[in-house]
Amino acid sequence: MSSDMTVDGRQPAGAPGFELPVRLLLGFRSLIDDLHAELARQGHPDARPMHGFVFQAIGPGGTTAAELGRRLGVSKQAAGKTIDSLVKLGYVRREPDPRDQRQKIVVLTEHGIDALVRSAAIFDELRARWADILGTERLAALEADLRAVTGDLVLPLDIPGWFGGG
Amino acid sequence: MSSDMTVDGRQPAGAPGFELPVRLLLGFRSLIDDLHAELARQGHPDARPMHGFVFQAIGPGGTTAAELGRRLGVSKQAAGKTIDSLVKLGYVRREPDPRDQRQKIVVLTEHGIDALVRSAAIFDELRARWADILGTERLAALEADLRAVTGDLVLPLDIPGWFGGG
DNA sequence: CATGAACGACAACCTGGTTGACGATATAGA
DNA sequence: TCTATATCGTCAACCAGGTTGTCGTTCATG
Repeated sequence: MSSDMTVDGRQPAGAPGFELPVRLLLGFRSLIDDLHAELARQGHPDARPMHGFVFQAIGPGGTTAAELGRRLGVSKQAAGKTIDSLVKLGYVRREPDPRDQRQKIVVLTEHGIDALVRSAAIFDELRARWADILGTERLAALEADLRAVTGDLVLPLDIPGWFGGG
Repeated sequence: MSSDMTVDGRQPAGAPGFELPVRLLLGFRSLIDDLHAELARQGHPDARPMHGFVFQAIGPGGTTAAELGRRLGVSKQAAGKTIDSLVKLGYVRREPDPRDQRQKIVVLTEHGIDALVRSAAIFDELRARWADILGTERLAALEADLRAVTGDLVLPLDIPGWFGGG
């Protein structure tokens, strides 16, 4: 717990190790909170943090519930429930697939596309705000370093269960 | 969505804005996943990502349920439920407060303290692993930059509800 | 043409969050 | 001193999102 310990012969730790995850989560959270504050102002008060990831996973051509579940790392049933709620909010629509009558294709509505486009613009603006604080080069270094440590990991979307319970 | 756009006259964006939150979350998640993989090996297979934050919030002297809820940004009822599950897992214990019979003081058990101490050591080790990849200075810069953009924000623990639903 | 696999949906259940209500206790004021 | 007011912890009801298991339908394959 003390901040002046050394770690198996390497340099002094400098910062305690537990600060890193907290700052990463805090950074994520502040970006997402800012995004949704702005999104609410621009006609999307119902959007939730989850939705952006789901929209990305659906993609421009649409997908099926089972495929969406696979991309998000959750069960097809969970994906189905998420789709239900997005349908209720008017962000997506289920269309029958004429070539395979078992499956339905989930596509973004105009409202959903609008949210996606606005989100991209807002994220660019928020990134620019970070660039104003850190400088362009430091921000690029931060992104590069995060890429270096996270590699090509994919982001599972099972956050609630992952975080809390078994 | 294209990565060569410019943002209102500033430098070329370089990276699309939505990569930043994804990488931040990915970094957080990989640290926490590594922590819990190691924690499970060291006798704490039941520990969940949430618990570490709760342990920190309880602190060495213990707290009450209502105060814990305030620190974590959730209701006292939610804090009470979390305490219940922690008691069941043997991480904390409720003690009566002789000076105020309304409240009970929640304190870490030996098992809980063990988890906290081991977590701190593992986090230091994980940070050292990042330092091996990025270099000590780049890592320090990354931490400093995250501090600069997140400031003295406090981390609310209402993750499940925050992320997904109303 | 029969078999096996995949889709979407339904049901039951777990966790963790919320609000509202309640008895018990502490505290401040008339 | 007696009486409001506020806080603590708990209980109950509810919601969101996750899980597994099951099932009828439909496609694909041998």
